[in-house]
Amino acid sequence: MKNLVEIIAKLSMEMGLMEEAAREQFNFSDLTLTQMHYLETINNLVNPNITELAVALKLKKPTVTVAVDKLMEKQYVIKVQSDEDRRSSHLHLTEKGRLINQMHDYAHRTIAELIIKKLSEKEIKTFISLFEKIYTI
Amino acid sequence: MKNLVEIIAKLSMEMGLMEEAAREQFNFSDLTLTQMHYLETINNLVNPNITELAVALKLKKPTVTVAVDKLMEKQYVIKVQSDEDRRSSHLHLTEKGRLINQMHDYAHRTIAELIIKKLSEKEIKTFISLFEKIYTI
DNA sequence: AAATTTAGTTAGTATATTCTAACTAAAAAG
DNA sequence: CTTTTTAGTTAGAATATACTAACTAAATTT
Repeated sequence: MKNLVEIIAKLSMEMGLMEEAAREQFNFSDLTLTQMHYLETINNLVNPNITELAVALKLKKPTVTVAVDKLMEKQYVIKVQSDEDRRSSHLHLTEKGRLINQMHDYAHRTIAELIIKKLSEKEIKTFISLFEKIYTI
Repeated sequence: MKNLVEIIAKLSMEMGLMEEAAREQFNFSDLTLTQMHYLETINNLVNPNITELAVALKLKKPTVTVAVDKLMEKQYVIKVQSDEDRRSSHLHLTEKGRLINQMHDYAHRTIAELIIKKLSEKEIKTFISLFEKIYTI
């Protein structure tokens, strides 16, 4: 157990570093940490409305309205009015906003490469099959 | 390779969720995202001075001075004047500041438990030995 | 020992982040 | 069909985050 926790800690650190390196590569320099967090959350929720985003971020709706306005100005997000409820809009990431996904992919590929470099074909297969066990409900 | 990247992505998502859950458990509600990031970085650098912290965060020194002042007011950080260079101070996390480490430990333990639940004794040993291979230079 | 560099601070400014209060307009309930 | 609820916005205020310019004081160079 202790060993396992140490491994997770190391892996977590490694992933953090890779994500940071990826962030530099993709140079979202016109975004603050908080704005990145908004984009991540919009992405994870898949086109939420303002209310859903506010709940997820644990912020008040006016706060989110203002923040999203800025992200729209900067062309990272667009609002698409809902057909079912005309008061409401769904938030979509623009092409530019979706770059955050490519950024994560980049980080993940880098880690995958690191693993591939260190393990044999057979070990990689074992590694994958162990994770498949972990990720079944 | 594709499988491996998917696994890393899943794991990364899982870890993110755990870290968030841990943050809720530890309830650093008087800290902003950015302030948490300062504490993380101070912790990683191990008692940096203002200049080193500014470099690591890619911010100007006056920005960091002001931010650290606030973290000191909130009792998360203390400054210890350097003996070698009396102009400079080392930043230390207080007891309260070091809680962020416990928070990470909590997240890592939760993931470790998740893994232990899904794997047999033998599989865990294999899992650990594979990671040991990955983490040797 | 004087000049320069370095570490950090203070002051002032601009923008970001968050809140509450008060509002509009659409949808749902009575 | 009137009342109430819900989705979101606008306005105004407080605090946070970041910058440049100008400074102090200690350390280093010349």
